[in-house]
Amino acid sequence: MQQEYDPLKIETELQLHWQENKVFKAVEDSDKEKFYCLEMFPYPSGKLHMGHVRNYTIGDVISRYQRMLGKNVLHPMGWDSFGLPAENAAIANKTAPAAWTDQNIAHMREQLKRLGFSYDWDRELATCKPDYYRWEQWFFTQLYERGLVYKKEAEVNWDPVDQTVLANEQVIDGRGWRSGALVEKKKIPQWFVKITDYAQELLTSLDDLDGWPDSVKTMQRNWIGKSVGAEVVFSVAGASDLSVFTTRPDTIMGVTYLAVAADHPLAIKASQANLDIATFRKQCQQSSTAEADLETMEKLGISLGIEASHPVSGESIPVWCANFVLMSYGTGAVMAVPAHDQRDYEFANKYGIDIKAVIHPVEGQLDISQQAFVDYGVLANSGQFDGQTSADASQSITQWLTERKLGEQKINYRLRDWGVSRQRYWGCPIPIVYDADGNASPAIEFPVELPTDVVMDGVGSPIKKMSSFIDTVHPITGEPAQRETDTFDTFFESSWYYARYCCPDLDTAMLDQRANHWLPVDQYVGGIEHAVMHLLYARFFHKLMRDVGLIDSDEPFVNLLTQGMVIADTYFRKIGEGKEVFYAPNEVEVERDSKGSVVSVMLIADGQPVSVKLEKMSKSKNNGVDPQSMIDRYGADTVRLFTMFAAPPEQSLEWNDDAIAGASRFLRRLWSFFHKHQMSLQAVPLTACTDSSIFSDSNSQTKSLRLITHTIIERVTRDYERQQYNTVVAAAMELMNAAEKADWNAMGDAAAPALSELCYTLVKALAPVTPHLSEHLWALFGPSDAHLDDAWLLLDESALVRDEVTYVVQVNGKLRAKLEVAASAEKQQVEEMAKNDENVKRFLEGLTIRKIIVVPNKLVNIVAN
RNA sequence: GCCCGGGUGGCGAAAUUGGUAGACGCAAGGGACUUAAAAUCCCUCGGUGGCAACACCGUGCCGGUUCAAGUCCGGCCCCGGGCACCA
Repeated sequence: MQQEYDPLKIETELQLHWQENKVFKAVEDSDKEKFYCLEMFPYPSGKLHMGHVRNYTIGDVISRYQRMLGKNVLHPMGWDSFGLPAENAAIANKTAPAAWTDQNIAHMREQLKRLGFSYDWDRELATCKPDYYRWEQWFFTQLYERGLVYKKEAEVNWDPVDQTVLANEQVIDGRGWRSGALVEKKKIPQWFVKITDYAQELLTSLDDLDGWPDSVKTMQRNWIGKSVGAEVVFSVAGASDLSVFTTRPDTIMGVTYLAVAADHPLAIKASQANLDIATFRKQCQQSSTAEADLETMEKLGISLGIEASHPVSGESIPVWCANFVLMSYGTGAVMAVPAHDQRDYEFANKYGIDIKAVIHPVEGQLDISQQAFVDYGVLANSGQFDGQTSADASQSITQWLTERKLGEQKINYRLRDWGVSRQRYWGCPIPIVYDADGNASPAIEFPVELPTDVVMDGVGSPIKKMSSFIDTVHPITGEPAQRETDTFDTFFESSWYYARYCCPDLDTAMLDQRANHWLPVDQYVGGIEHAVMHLLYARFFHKLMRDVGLIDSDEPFVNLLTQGMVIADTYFRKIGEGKEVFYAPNEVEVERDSKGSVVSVMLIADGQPVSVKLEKMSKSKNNGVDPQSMIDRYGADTVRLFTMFAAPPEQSLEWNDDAIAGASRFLRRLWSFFHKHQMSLQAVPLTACTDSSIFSDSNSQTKSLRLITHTIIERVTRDYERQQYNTVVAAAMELMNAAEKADWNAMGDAAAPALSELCYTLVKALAPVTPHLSEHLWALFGPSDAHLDDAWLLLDESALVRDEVTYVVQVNGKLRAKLEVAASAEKQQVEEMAKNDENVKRFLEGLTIRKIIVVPNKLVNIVAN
C-alpha cells in the first residue's frame, strides 16, 4: 500500500478506467428516472480559465450527486466554436480560424478530461462543424416558410477607415479599436427572426419556471418590457400623420412638443431644406449603436419647424428631432409632457419649451419648480377630463380617441426582433440565395458549407470576395444566382445545442425522439452574465422547435443555476484614442499595502504604470487565471474541492490562489487518516450502520461521534439539495476534525463500526466533489459488492436524538448566559433555570420582569425594566 | 442612464431563513518535533478595556419595525453583471 497521497497516479488511473469503460455513457432507459444536467458550453478560446473550472465543477458535482440518487444522468459537453476571437487570432497569427479553433478544442478537451468530469464524450459536438450547423440552416428555412424571418435595414457600427463593420466590443470611446477612426452608424439590409411574435408567451411562461432564480426572471420580464398604453395620432399639415405610443394617455393635455428620431421620415424630409437639421442628424449618426452609450449621452434636439395638431385640443404642437428617441422602439416618435416626465422636463427647460401641468397629486400641492411630477394623480387643465384619476382618465381618454379614430389602446414591447445577420466570416452561412434581381430564396441543400481554406486580411470577410462560394444556381429556376455572404449571430448555434446533444449522430434530421426522452434539461448551469440574451434566445428557439414539430415541451430548462462570475484584476493601458491594451497578470508587478489593496501596478517590460480594474475573467481582457499549473501541482480533486469551497456557486468570486494549499492539506489528511486506520477499516468495510443496536450500550464518546456523523449526513444532504457546496466541504472538514480528535482505542467494540460509518460518510459526502480520491478509498476500504455511486448516504434519525440541549439566555436581547438543559425539560423549568443563573441575576437586579420569551431548544429572552 | 445582484475579521466565507455574529478554511504570531528546512502536530487570532471573571462596541452609511435585525421596511454610498454585433 502506498505511503503518500499521490493525486496524479490515482487520478490518471481512474480517468483511464472511466474512459475505457465508458462509465458515463448515457443510454436512454425508460426504467430509470432521467436527469439531464448541462453546463453552458465553452467558447474554445485557447485554454480553460477559472470561470470554466467553476462552471464545470458545479455541473459535475450535480451530475454525480444525481447519479448517486439513482437517476439515469445525461451529462454532455461540446464547443461553441464560431465567433469573433477566432478571426482576431487568425489575423494576428496568420492562421485560418478553423485550424486555430481545432487546436484550442483539442487542448481544452484534454484539460477537461484531466479534471475528471463525468461527461459522455461520445456526444461531443462543435458548432463550427457542418454536421451541426447544417441543421440550423435547414431550420432557418423552415422559419422562412412560416413567415417568421424577414429582411430589413438595420444599423451597424461602421469604421470608415477600415471600411468594416465593428462589434460593440470593438468600439472604444466611439472609435474603432484598430483604426482609431470615429465610428458611424450605417444602415444595411439584415435578416431578422420574429421573436416579438413570441413576446407574450416568453413573458407568460416565465411564471411556470419555478426552478429559475427570481432575479433572472425579473431581468427577462424587464427586457421583454411589456407596456400597455395608447397609440395617439397627431396630424401634420402637408405630411402623413404622426403616431406616437404613450404609457400615460392621462397626461395628453400636457403635451407641449413631439420628438422624432433622427431617422424618422419627418426629420429626413426637414433636413433636406435645412442645413442645421442635416448637421444635427449627422451628429446623431456619429455614435455607437450600444444602448448604454445612447442613454448616457447628452440629450440634444433641434426644432424641425413643423407643427402638429393636438388630437383633443387642436392646438399647434411643435415637432422636434431628438437624439434620445429610438427609431426601433414604438413608432420612432414620442409625445413629450415636460410637467410629468423627467427627461421631457429637462429637455423643455434646456430649449425653452412650455411646461404645462395637468396632473395634481391626490394629497398636497403640486410643485414642479425643481423636477417633474411623475406619479399618478388627479387631472387638471384637461377640459372634460378634469377631476378624474390617472387610471380612469387613461381609459376614458383612450376611449375618446378610439371613438374619433385618433388613437387606440396598444400593447408595446421593449423587445425587438432578433437581428441574426453578421458581416463576419467565422460563422454559419445564412442559407439564402439571391436571383439576378436580388430576390431572396431559401437554400434547399444543406449544409451550405463555409470554406475553411481562407486567409484573413483584417478587412472584411474573405467569403464576401470568394466567387467559388458566392456563385451558385438558383434552387428553383436553376438560373445563375448568388449566395448570401453574411453569417448567423453565434447565439443562433448556442440556442439549440442542448437539444442536439440528445442525438448528435443523427444525419437524417435535426432531432429525433431521443430529444423528447431527455428534454427538458433538468439542470442548466452557467454564468449570470447570460441571464437575458442567451437564455431568452434559447427559450425562444425551443418554442420555435416545438411549433415546427420537432419537440413536445414548452421550455428548455427546468432548473437554472446561475453561477457568479470569477472576477480578477484587469491590467490595461489606453494607447491613443479608441485603443486599449490588456496585460496578463504575469506581465505586471503589483504593489499592495498591508491590507492587501493595490497601491500601484507596473508593467515589468518597461517599468511604467498601468491601470487596474476588477472585471470578469475573459480572453479579451487577458485577466484569466490559468488553472493548469494548479492541476499539475495539486491534482484535479484539490482544484475541484477548492473551487467548491471558496464561495457558494451563485456568488461572484474574486480570484486568489493562496488558499488552495488548505484544500490540498485536507485531502492529504483524509488519505492519511484512512491509511492510519486501515486495519480497522479492512475488518469492517465502509458501510452505513443499519443496525444501531450495536451502539445501544456503547459509551458517550461513541454516541457523540455518531451524533456528529449523522448531523453531518443531514447537513450535507440538505446542502447538496440547496446547491450550496462550500458548506458541504466545510461539513466534511468538521467531521474529519472530530474523527482525528476522537480516542478510538477507548471505544471498545463499538469503535470499528462507528469508524466504518464515519469513513463511509466522508467518502460518500465528498464523492461528487472529489470523485477520484473517493473512488480510490472506496476501492481500498469499501465493500466488494457495492459501488460508490450505487446509493446516497443513509441517515439514522435515532442517532440525532440529544439528551441535553444548549439554551442561550438573554436579558433584554443581550446574551448573558448559556445553559445545558435536559431535552425533556418543560418551559417552566427552563425559565426558572434561566432566572437563577448568577450572571442573569446580576443583570436583573433592580429590574421588574415584564415578559419571558422561550424559543424551544434554543433561547430564553427575559424582558425587564 | 435603465434593469439585476452584492457589501460580515488581515483574506475567502458561515449563520438551520427574525433567535449565540464569525462555523469551516487561508494568512499571521507563538510553541513542539528536526542538525536544519520542508512536512506534520498543539495554542492564539474582530476591536477596546481588564490579571481574570467579564464588560462595552461591532455585519457599507443613516433612520425605522420588533422582546430580538447580518436577516424585514425606507433613504443613501460603493462594487460587480447585463443593455440587443464579446461569448
